Amino acid sequence: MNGGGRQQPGTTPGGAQRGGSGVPGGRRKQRVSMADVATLAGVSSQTVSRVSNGHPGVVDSTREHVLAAMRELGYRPNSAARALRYGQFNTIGVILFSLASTGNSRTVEAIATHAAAEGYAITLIPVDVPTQDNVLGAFTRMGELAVDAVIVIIEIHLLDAGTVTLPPGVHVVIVVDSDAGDRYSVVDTDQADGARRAVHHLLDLGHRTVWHVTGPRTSYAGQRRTQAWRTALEEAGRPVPAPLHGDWSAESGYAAGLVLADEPGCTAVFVSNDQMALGLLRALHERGRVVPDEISVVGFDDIPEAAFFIPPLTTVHQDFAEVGRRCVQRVLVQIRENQTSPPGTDLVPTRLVVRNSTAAPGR
Amino acid sequence: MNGGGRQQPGTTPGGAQRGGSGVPGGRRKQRVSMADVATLAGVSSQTVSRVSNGHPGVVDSTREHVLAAMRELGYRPNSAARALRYGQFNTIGVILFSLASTGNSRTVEAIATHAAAEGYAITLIPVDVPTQDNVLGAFTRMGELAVDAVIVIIEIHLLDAGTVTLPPGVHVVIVVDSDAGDRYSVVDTDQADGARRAVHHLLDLGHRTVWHVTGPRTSYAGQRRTQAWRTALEEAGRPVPAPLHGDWSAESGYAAGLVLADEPGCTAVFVSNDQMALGLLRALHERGRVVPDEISVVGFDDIPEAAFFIPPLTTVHQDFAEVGRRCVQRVLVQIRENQTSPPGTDLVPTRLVVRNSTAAPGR
DNA sequence: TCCTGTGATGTTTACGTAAACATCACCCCC
DNA sequence: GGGGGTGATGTTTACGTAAACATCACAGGA
Repeated sequence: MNGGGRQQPGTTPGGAQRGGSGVPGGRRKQRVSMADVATLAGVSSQTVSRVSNGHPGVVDSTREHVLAAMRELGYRPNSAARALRYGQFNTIGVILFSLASTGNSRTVEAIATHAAAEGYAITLIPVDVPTQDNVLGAFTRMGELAVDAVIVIIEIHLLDAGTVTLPPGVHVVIVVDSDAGDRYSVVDTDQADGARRAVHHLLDLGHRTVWHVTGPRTSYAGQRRTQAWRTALEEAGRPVPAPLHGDWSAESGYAAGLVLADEPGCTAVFVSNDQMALGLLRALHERGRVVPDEISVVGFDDIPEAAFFIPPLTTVHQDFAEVGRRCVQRVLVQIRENQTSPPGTDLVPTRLVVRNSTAAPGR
Repeated sequence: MNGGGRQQPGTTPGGAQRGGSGVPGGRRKQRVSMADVATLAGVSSQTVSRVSNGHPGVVDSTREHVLAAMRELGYRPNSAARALRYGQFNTIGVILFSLASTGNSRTVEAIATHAAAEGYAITLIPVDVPTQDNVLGAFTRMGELAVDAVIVIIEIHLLDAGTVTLPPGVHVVIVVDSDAGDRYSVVDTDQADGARRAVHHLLDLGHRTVWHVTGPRTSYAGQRRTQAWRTALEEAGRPVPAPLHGDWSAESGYAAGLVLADEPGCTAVFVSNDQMALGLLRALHERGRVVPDEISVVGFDDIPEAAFFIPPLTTVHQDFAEVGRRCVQRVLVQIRENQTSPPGTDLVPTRLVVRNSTAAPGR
């Protein structure tokens, strides 16, 4: 029993003051504990606990008293104590490289939304520069952090290097955009599927072959798209032009566009994301090449703006929300089924959204 | 002392197994506590604590033993217990409506980065639909959550209604995009400043007046931009055309563009964000209106893609990173200076980025 | 030689919660 | 009318950590 020296509860009317100006001196204890509520309500703290957690076996009148006391004192449970007691935090950590890309932020948003629906919060661990050290640092930090599981959204080549191992205590891990599927549980957009759709769409329109602007070398997703583009062409028996290298930015797409504008045989381009496609469209426009009459362009991602490019962009739609949903689902299954982390890759299909940037070649 | 039944430490070499497959049965206790380390190292748990926190007064040889034991067992401190002990979590909660907008995700990223640099993690609480109930729910949830402070990034009209009060225990609050500056500590981009720059740029070019596409009615930022646009025109003694209403989406900008394309006197438009400007550009292009020769367009935000619109967009640059930085800074000051929450608004200036979508009118 | 101070380490306790167990009153039924 | 539930509530304890206090050994000075 810790009887003494609270901050005289009960004398403060109503609670609910402004941000903190109402509690000038007493900063010692967190604020209001079950014991305080119990004292005011004239019951034991265990009864307060029962009310707080909605357990049965509390008589209505008692419950009312307790609830009234809670309201009066502004009681809110201490999640640290809860976490300590239960051994879990109801929190999922998300390690990610950047929120700047549409895909990442949409995925994170979906993760946060679905996690919230399941009573889990999301803790964000940004890794500014994806060096080995930083990633490792993030994992370490995460290990010390109040999380029950970790979702990693990152260009994961670094992980594959093998020197980075997840802390042994962090039982559950899901990785997006990686080939670590044999080691971890992976959820990803089916990059190859999307690229294939793009290429086939262009070939079906009658183009002889399809040029390509890649993502950055370090991106596994980018690699997969490029690989699938190559394979699709080869399987169709078409020549495979040398790809142009981009870095996801509109600027790199613009640079690629300047090159392709002067490429005589080029009638169709598959660009590895929509931002680069935007830059490429502008380059072609500046060079007087008409899309889609002279050159067809397909992007990847289907960002909301793609429908308003000039011309509206045909692109591969990624279902980021679904990726996020499955991440959370997998992670929760693993948490609940007691830390089994079955490796394996879960691929979310794509779909092609045909707009006005593609047409039959020649005329 | 809880001597019994660990998972026979010491037999596992080196630690660092795969995600959890190495720990099949033992789920009862979190994993390894100080007591375990202490037992293995043959010291008291307090000594382990001292080593763990880098306190002085531990002889080197002892420290070595403890560190070795930590490594062997893969010890990582339990943050719940730590938080309980210290009364704080080293975590900042972020309540937000959506990550979909560039601004929000960039701000959140900056917040996460700066917070991480200060040893704080970020917990995300998404509010899918910003109704009173949901926002209130988020606050409540946040109150129960393991956070020391809250940053709110949201269209805050709802808060202003007054019925939503922050939980009394959450001592520190920072709000972005709101007029709650008299009640809370607010950091925001100087919306009015940006809008003024846009309007003056166009007037300086010689346009008689400036048309306007607004953001959604519910957005305080949007309102401020619209208000400043109106004021700037009035102060310059120019006629104020009826604004067209948008909702931030490219689609709404497109719709506005279709209207303005047929508006005879319209030579200059200030669009409240870049996405809508994109849609507007496409509408004008479709209607054969040449930008900037016939109509000049200024956007707001300076998203990375804006430089690659057709034509490259003149727009107002927002420094989201700076907003995030100041949020964290303010919040930390408040946490450290012991829960004083001085109201007041901190405005981050904008700058105009002139590209090719604006020119003198007439010719 | 003994006393005192100092530095290393151990012991106790509290943080807030909730499971497990204990108690107590009351009611029903034989 | 007493025995055996049954349901409401109280008491004890543990979760992992770290501050506060206690102890202990040893060194240096009177």
